[in-house]
Amino acid sequence: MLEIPILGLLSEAPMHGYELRKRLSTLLGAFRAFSYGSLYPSLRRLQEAGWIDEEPPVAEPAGGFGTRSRRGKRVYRLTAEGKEHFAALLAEVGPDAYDDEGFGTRLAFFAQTRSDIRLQILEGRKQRITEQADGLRSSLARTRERLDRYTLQLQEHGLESADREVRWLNELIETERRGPN
Amino acid sequence: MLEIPILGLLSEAPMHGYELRKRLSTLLGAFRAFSYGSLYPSLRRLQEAGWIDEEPPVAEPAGGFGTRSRRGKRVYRLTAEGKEHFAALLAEVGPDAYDDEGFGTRLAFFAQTRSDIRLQILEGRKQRITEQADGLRSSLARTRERLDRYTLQLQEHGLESADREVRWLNELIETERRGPN
DNA sequence: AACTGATGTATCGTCCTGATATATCGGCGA
DNA sequence: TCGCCGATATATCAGGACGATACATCAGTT
Repeated sequence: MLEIPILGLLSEAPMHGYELRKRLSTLLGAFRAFSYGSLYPSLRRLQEAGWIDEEPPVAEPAGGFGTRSRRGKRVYRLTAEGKEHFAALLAEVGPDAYDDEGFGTRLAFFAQTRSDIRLQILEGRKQRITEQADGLRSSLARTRERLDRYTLQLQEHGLESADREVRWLNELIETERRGPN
Repeated sequence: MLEIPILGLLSEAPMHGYELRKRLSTLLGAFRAFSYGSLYPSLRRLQEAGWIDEEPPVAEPAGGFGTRSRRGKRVYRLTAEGKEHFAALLAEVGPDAYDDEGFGTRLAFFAQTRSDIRLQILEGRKQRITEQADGLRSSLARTRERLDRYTLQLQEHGLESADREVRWLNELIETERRGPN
């Protein structure tokens, strides 16, 4: 779900759906694509759960100037419960924090995450990708000569990418260990 | 859909669902994950479309020895129409051949694809990733100093990955141009 | 005054994911 | 010989995501 990214962005400032989407696209870019077809239902679910609510429209009385709250624009903000819930989400680690999407969204809000949790997530992700790389490596060693040129290229590129990510994670982990500020 | 990978694997040999999934997992590994919940419905759709059909169960008459077709095992094979349809699929290029999933599945069957089509797909993919990288690069140039350490790392890693893929594609394109055999 | 492109909310059909249920096979130890 | 277990094998369901599309309004241009 879009739980973490939505709550995270709203924790910085109230915002409406369209803006939320723009920010999420640039924030997560490569890691996550999503559409209005998932954004608006998510907003409604989060609202039903009580984690976000809508800012009342500015009512725009006669002659009101300067108030640019366009009719139909729904501005969402984090509730107190939402704030708590978001903090709790950032403090828990599970297997879903290690897959592409979960890891990307968590990393995007690492600045608000406790250092020990950051470390756990990085280690878990590293283990996940390492396993993936080793699986590819051994499968490649077994079947290399049976593969055509293109399949081979595909697998080798995948393997190199995985290895590169492990190295990258190692750097992040080391930095984290050095200065858990 | 799983149209291309299923037809592609069945074009090599008849197979049942479980085996199909195993092969697909190792073949596409990083590029594509999928579950039985998508595999079996896909098989049924392809069967309804007439692209594949089921090998009749071996009937196992009295005393039959050696026939190890276990009851309940459904072996699928490509029909003549399916063979044609698969060839047609490999001969057409569209925007969906440039995204992660579409590109991965097509690359896996490049050995059976015409050289000019291969080149078109590689060029299209390259353009797609180049745009993505440039977008990231300019967004990064604009917002670099406003990003926290982790978001910055995330974006830079994404950018490097994209740049690396472009270089990889360039190699594939050059090889293809040199010897379109 | 009309056009155009960005802003903004919303829904629909089609499909996928993750979990779960069910059953059979082959091998192993008791 | 029997039962157990992990791998093999098919199938379905609830929840939800994606891509397309529809429909407005706003801001700037011509």
